[in-house]
Amino acid sequence: MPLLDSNARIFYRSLQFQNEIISMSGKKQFDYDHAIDAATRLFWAKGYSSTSVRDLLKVMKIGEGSFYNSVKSKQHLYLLCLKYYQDTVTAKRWKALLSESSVKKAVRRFIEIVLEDLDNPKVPNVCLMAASLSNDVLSSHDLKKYVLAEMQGLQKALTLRLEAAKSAGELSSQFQTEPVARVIVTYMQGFFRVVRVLHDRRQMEQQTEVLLSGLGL
Amino acid sequence: MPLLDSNARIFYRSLQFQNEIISMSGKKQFDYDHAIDAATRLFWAKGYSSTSVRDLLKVMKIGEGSFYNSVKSKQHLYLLCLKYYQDTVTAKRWKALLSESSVKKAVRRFIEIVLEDLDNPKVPNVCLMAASLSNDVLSSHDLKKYVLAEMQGLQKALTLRLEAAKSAGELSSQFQTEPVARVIVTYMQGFFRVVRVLHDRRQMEQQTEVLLSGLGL
DNA sequence: CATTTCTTGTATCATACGTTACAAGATGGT
DNA sequence: ACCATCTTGTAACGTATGATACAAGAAATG
Repeated sequence: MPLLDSNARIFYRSLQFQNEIISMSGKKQFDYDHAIDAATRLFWAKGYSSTSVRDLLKVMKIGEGSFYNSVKSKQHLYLLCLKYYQDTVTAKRWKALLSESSVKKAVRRFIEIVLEDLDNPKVPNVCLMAASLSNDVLSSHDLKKYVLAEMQGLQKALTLRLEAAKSAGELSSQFQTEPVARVIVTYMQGFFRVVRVLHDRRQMEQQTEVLLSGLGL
Repeated sequence: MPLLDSNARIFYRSLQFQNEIISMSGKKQFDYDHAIDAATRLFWAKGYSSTSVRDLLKVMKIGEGSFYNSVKSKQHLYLLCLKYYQDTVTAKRWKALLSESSVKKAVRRFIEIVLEDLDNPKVPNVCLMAASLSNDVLSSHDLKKYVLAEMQGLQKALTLRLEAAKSAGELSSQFQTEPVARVIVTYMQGFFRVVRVLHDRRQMEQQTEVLLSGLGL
């Protein structure tokens, strides 16, 4: 069974290629792009189980008819939102992590971007992905599978980035790339949780610096 | 407003002094100790919002009458359970952290105890407190206040322990006790999340060792 | 313009939730 | 033995949830 069925695939494709409007046989379509964006923001702000379908419909500006015709279920919508979130928010973070010249700078830039969202009033919560590591989301097999895959994807990408830096001589030859990558990913998960109750950017920056320099970064 | 009202205080007191049975005017009482213990386990296994009052009543072996007479609400019960959890499960971890002769050993013993619960089939989830850093719990002001206080309590205790070790010469004079304590607490939050989806004790041990030695512990 | 095909809003479903009302019963004081 | 007091189980409440049924209607095709 594919992650997205054909209807939802079309639904999501319209997000990726905003100008390519797919007009099926003979009907009108609501504003997909706006709908998914609004849904993502709401999930992001309130969490999965605390967000009701009716609230979602309101911000998406569609009725249950359209919703259950295209998206099929709340769970499915969440999957689409996670993917959308990955393509917009997370992508920026990854880019910073992978493209800078120095790993040390890259990792710090990564953290910086995350912390910038902390001050941004437009961003309701720190990380949708991190919030997905909860009972309500993980109890769905499909969602758990996706979340786990994405987390491991980040860990692997980070490992490769560290490996490259090690080969380039930027890091010592004893540097343990994979465990360090795992530590950072795990730490980030805690980071997103703690920052929600602490709300102190300076303190988070300081402790993160202690962690990174301790790890040899 | 106190954290526990008089009725609930009596309720909880019976947990602490199991032999002191408080007989009010003229009535029977259900098995408080068993009730709270069972409720804690259920919350622990399923999370706050995913656990219904009816499920709780079933394992507590009481009816809604008794429940709303003594505990008042689901939220209140959760508070009692967090406290019970603190006095039983978390207390053991703290003890290991604070009582050992060497800090380095103490911290490792702390992690070890957490990981032992990972293999224990009787323990349903890794940490009730960590699971409480979620939208559903934090959206209640009272619960958030309690959870935050407990987290900061651990952080402070750990800082003091590190400070003592520093004074004793076990740690270098440049050792940054407070940031390191914060890093560990934050990391542990991520730890409890990640371990739930990874289920790999060896890997968690390895990456934790990398973190601790990196921090100079 | 008729027909087909798909969308969309309304109304509704069945269920689950946290909580309350209350009568029946148990208990100790007097 | 009686009364006052508190407990306990049953039944129900009101609301919210995710999902569905279906008629009315829009769009393209022939």
